[in-house]
Amino acid sequence: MARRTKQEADETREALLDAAEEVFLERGVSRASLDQVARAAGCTRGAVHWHFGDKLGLFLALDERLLLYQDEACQMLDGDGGCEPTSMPQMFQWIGDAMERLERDPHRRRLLTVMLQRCEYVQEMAPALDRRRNADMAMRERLLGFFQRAEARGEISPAWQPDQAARFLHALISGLLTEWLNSGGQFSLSAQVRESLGLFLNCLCGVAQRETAKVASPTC
Amino acid sequence: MARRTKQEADETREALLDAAEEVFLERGVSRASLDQVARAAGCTRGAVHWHFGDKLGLFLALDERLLLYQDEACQMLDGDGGCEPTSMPQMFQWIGDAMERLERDPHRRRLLTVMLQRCEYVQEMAPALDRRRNADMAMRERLLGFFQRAEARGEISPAWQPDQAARFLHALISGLLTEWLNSGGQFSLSAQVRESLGLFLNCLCGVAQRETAKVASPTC
DNA sequence: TTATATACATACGGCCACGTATATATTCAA
DNA sequence: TTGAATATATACGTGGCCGTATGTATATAA
Repeated sequence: MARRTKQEADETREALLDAAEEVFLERGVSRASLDQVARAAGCTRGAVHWHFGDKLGLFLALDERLLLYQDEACQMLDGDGGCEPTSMPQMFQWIGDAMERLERDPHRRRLLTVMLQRCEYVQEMAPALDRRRNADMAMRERLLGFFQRAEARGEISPAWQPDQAARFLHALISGLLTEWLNSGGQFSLSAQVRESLGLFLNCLCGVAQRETAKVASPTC
Repeated sequence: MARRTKQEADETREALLDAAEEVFLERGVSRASLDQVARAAGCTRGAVHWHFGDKLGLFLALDERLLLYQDEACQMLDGDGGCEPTSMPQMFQWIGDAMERLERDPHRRRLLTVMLQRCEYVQEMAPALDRRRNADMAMRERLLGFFQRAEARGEISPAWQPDQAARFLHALISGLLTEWLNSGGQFSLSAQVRESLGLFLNCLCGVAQRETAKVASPTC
């Protein structure tokens, strides 16, 4: 065929990414051929090479499409959008909401599965892994800052140091997410996260205040 | 060459598995060729095909080599070897010890990295994933049983249900392990696990008894 | 002692997927 | 209106890797 309009070209680009998502999920990144991806998108390998160069380019473009919950959390904890959480229960509520968004979006679910279980992070694939590593580190730092401020306000039980709490919480979330993906979505991620965070909150703040469930979801 | 003695044959088999471990780690399972594995072991593809049939056979044999900490934990919690843990701190101490064994054994570390980050669990590769899934489920069940007995003895704070505690603990451990592998061994897994389990223990049992660090490692 | 199974090495054939080159038909800018 | 850039499809060549077949020397059993 021939030159499409700019919009049509963007549409095939998106179709290719959608197709790559499905084919990568089913066959794994390395066993998936560019031809299979192209066919699934209703075109040929020519289109793939034009838009992404090679398979690595396609993979990295797909990776950029994935909104990391860690980045969302950083934005939230930085107060971008004028919605900085002030209380501990509010922040925990927000994390539960973020997991619910992730759980509800089959797009993100598939993409995350591809990135965590359908590719081999080696050599040129490393950038995608680095992105998640950096996002993890950034999130842990923001959590640390948040807990430090909370400690200054006297909201944290003296049994917990802020850095301990940050690492603990991060490991807990990432563990629940890993298991959720491993189980193939057997249980509800957000429900499990909310339960665990509720228990953690009681530990962290002392059993006195139990107001987790009563806080309404913030709009941002 | 020709027929080696039975022992020599076993040695080349082990050499092939060692080589596969390294090559898979560096290049990923799918990009690694059987020739590369064979050369690294000092022989040719003939030996690989003789001992393992094909790459899938090699991969599954390698997987069986990996001692899962989940299976270890099941044995411990079942009291196999006459060493059933009776107190909560003792059990937590044991988990820390298990993580230390894992951390110290570069063999297991590499293998675990291969299984979690260097292969795509799809189609025929699934058996290896299933093994870990089943081990996870089994471990969670044993933890549940243990916590139920502990609750009956009144060792658990009423804020925690046994099943909540089991899921929580399991997620925490698996999260720490995941992050440890992701970070490339930046921090000490066992130290981090011990710290987190100590904090968790205080939550679970109420802050009253703090005897975690004083219990000596059991010999089994 | 000898036949046979064993434990590999080597050789052969073939496919699949990839990259590149080229063809082609539009669109868009001038 | 026309040339050039664009957005693909098609064609071509090639290399890597795999499975299988076959060669072969030796351990081991009878």
